Amino acid sequence: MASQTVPQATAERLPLYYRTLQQLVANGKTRISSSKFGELVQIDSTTIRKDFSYFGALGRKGYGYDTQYLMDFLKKTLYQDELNRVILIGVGHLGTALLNHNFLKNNNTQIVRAYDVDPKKIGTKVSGTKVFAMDELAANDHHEIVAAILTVPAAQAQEAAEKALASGIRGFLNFSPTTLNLPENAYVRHVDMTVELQALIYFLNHSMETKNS
Amino acid sequence: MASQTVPQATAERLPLYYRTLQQLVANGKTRISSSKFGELVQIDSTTIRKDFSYFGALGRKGYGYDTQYLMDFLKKTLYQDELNRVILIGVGHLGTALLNHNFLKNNNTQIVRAYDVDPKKIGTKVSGTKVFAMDELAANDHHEIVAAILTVPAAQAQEAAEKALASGIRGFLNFSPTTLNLPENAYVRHVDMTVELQALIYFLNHSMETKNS
DNA sequence: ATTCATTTGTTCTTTATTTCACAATCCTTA
DNA sequence: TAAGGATTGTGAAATAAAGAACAAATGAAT
Ligand SMILES: NC(=O)c1ccc[n+]([C@@H]2O[C@H](COP(=O)([O-])OP(=O)(O)OC[C@H]3O[C@@H](n4cnc5c(N)ncnc54)[C@H](O)[C@@H]3O)[C@@H](O)[C@H]2O)c1
Ligand SMILES: NC(=O)c1ccc[n+]([C@@H]2O[C@H](COP(=O)([O-])OP(=O)(O)OC[C@H]3O[C@@H](n4cnc5c(N)ncnc54)[C@H](O)[C@@H]3O)[C@@H](O)[C@H]2O)c1
Repeated sequence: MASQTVPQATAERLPLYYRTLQQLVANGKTRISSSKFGELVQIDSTTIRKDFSYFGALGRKGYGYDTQYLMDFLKKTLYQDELNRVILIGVGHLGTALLNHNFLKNNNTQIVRAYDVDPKKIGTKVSGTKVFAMDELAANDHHEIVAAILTVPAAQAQEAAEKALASGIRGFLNFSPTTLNLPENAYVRHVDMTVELQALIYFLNHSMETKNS
Repeated sequence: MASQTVPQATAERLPLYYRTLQQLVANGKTRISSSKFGELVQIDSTTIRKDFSYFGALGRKGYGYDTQYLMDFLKKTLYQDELNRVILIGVGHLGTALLNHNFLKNNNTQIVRAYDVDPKKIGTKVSGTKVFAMDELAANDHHEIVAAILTVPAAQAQEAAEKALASGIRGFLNFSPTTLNLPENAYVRHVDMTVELQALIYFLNHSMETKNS
């Protein structure tokens, strides 16, 4: 199957391609060449053509790509043609911001439940999403939930992830600054803002050195 | 200089190494081997030794690495021995969460000012940080500011980045789901949660396929 | 002091990703 | 319908990153 031959680097670019195509279609563009598309996403046009080629011939020589067709193809490929249900654990500053955000609705992903340990938060609704106690997470059978968003303090992240895993969740988007230790069948993506900020500062300082020397 | 030979992939791992060493030192561990360290950060021990070797001989054969020494070394290498001042543009849900967060204090990085267009927010303080009007950003000389955190709506991100750039800021941590078009001397890191979530869903579905087939 | 176990630093190999270059193909227009 | 221009899809080459293997060096134990 395609899944075995699509490089990881390619797969990680697909969401960006998808979003950019959504914008093009919304703006009424019906066709685009790999070079124009490359300028938009700031990726070399060869890389884009090769990325698409892993899925077969999606374009037409001498013409380019049909935006609507390509968008629909990526929508299916990224499983965005069905609703993806996720939960959120840790309704603090960051968790509340995520609950208030609408990117989940725009992209066929929805936070269906939130969980916390704070009695003051349990039972309330944040932006329409109910907050439950952690016990209810452990008790539930979550086979229809694709992933858990972790926005708990670092010290509690491992414990929270294990509870979600025990309830049947295998996917994690971890915002805590800590490495999770989970079995092989779990899949974690780590959004680590401390790391990003430090990497930014490192590269800024080093690009200066390169220019001065 | 080292800056020209350190691979990008290595540089991006340094913040994770640094944070993990901080924890080890805090827990009283004085030494660690590359293999033990590798388990902690979930990276192959060879990769870790190779990463460190770009900076010279940081360990001792038959002994391992001195945690305090290595931590101090990375602290300097990552410019965490001096205060890094940043600004934040867009005091909305996400911006407020970031302002409330303390990761900036822990890591010698500080949001010194915030900017917004909303008259209701201008002049207020969020978690001790003053909110200014965008005009004041344009007027300022920001040579002592290393970076701007962008938490404005996607449609306003380019404009906000250009204003910051005009005031002398070259580094950007962009949380908006849009690609920024900036000159070469600017450096952008993109934290894109929509992309992360879609990539997570993609890999989850594909790891299932691999197992079933 | 000598032996032995440990662990680094590094060379060499393998794998992954990007980029080059161009024939094949399709659109467009006259 | 034929010619010319545009643009894809893809092998082959180049670059980057990760991993295996091991000699060299050190620490610890006796
Ligand atoms: N706020 C930010 O902007 C920001 C930025 C970067 C990283 N982070 C990380 O995101 C995480 C959350 O940050 P925050 O600022 O929202 O913190 P917060 O303290 O505001 O919120 C944490 C929430 O988790 C809940 N919680 C604590 N232990 C729990 C447990 N065992 N199970 C379930 N819920 C539990 C708390 O009741 C609280 O509601 C932290 O790991 C932080 O480092 C936050
Ligand atoms: N909230 C989240 O959890 C979340 C998650 C992922 C991505 N994002 C992205 O982060 C960005 C901010 O999200 P949010 O939920 O905080 O939105 P928000 O609407 O709550 O906040 C946006 C803020 O930016 C200000 N603003 C608008 N135009 C501006 C301009 N030209 N200059 C300066 N300030 C301006 C607004 O006044 C507002 O305070 C968006 O791009 C969003 O897609 C947010």
